Amino acid sequence: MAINEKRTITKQSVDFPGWYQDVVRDAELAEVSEVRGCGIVRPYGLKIWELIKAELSRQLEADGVENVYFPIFVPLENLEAEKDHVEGFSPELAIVTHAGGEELVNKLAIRPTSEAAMYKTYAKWIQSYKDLPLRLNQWANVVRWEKRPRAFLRWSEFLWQEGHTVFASEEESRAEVGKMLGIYKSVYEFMAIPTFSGRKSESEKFAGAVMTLTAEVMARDGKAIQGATSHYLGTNFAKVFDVKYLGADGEFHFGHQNSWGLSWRSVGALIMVHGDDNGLRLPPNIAPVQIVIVPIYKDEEARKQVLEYCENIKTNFSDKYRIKIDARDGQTPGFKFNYWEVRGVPVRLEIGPKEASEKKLTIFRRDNGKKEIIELASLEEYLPKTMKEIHENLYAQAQDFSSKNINRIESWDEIKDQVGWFEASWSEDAETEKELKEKYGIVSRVLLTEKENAAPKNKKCFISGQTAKHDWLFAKCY
RNA sequence: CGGGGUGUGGCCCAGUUGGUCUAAGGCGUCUGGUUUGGGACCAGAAGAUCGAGAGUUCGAAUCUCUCCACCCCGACCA
Repeated sequence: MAINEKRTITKQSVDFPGWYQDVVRDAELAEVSEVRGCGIVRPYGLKIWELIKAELSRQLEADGVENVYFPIFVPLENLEAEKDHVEGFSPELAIVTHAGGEELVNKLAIRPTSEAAMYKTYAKWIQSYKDLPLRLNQWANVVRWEKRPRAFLRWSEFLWQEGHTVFASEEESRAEVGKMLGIYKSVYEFMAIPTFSGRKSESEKFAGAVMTLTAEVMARDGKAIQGATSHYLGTNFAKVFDVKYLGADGEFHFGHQNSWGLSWRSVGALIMVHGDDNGLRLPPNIAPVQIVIVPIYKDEEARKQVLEYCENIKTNFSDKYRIKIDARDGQTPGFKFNYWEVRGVPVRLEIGPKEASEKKLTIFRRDNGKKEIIELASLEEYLPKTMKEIHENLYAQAQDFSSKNINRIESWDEIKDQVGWFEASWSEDAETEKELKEKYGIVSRVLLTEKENAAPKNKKCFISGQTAKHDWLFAKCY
């Protein structure tokens, strides 16, 4: 490396995880902290999460879900109450053994998720069928001491929302599992990300759940990211925590429960779906800065003219867009162009004396790298149209990439050639999935909802040759 | 937990057959000046218990031992 060579982002094609880390750092989204596996999220990165959060919040509120907050600590005995649940989570628990200067008799777990924290209280709140449905959501941090952390996708501590609902009947409860997943899909669409949604296999479902629905996302290296999940818990937890109600029939019944969550892993998915070799590419909906104006001038006179022109534009559009003027002195336009491109700002306006005196603008689009010059007067019309186009273009690119990287395979021998995802007819036998994972590091990702009631294309399982049940999607994952 | 690697100013790092190392360079920062249409340049300045501890030695960033931390690959991952 030459002494003066500028630092560049690793190319995706060379080292995708390396590229990802470079983008996270160079776009100032986050950095590693001094605590193993925990990240420091910087203002720009957190703002993206907050914009995702705002959209989801809006939808949950519109749907009548109320927010609640429970403690970060969960009595360990509560967590241990549900057998599958504790088996799933105990390896990654952080446990508080000392507090207030003494050893605790009753150890406290830091919540890895809040089923065990909330449902004992739910049992108190629910007495009658009139108390149902109970639909609450919590925005919180949770801790899971994963062996292999990764920025945003798998940090030991992360922010998310977890919804916890109770219904009188299985029917209502199951209906909501799908409904919440639909909301998650729409939040991903808000980020211009297509998702593949449906049911998880028995071994991949949530620990303690009867059934898990997932929205899977394909990263640009062909791996899968679990974007959000929605679980039908049945009466598994209700029986443990005694969540029961007196029905109109005068009998006691256990409540049917769901839980559903989306975390800032979605920010990681966003980076991995839209990012390119120059850094981040953000869809306008969740771009902290949607429009950046770079003023260009040589002398003091031009500076004054150009800045005034820029300020006017900003004033006229700041009620509709998150807009920023990069008026830093001592930074060349070229530097600023690159600076904001790494950060994925969808639209850049370049304004110099030429534009200012001719009442024009040079517009650069981050999604396709194209520049054009337009009249100032047409900006009002141009912006909404362009923002929409950028969103649609990013979505279409992601859609196109995803569909090109899903192959149909019929036999075990074809697996070794797969780089992205593949679809195959599967027996759903746990042993075969284990074999697949051990040999190739590939797992079942999702049984698409539309395939749930369809006969498999091949009657025989691609692994075991036994009777296949459905056509599943398989992939390596983050 | 297995394999690999790295710890040196805020960041990236050179130096590791012991001795002009009184620790080099780049980025960034600060001062002044010239610049500004795709990552500007010149001059000057500040900033370092060389991960920690012990040891060997006349002398340790460099050698020995112990420990610690982090990163990457894998196993794990609702």
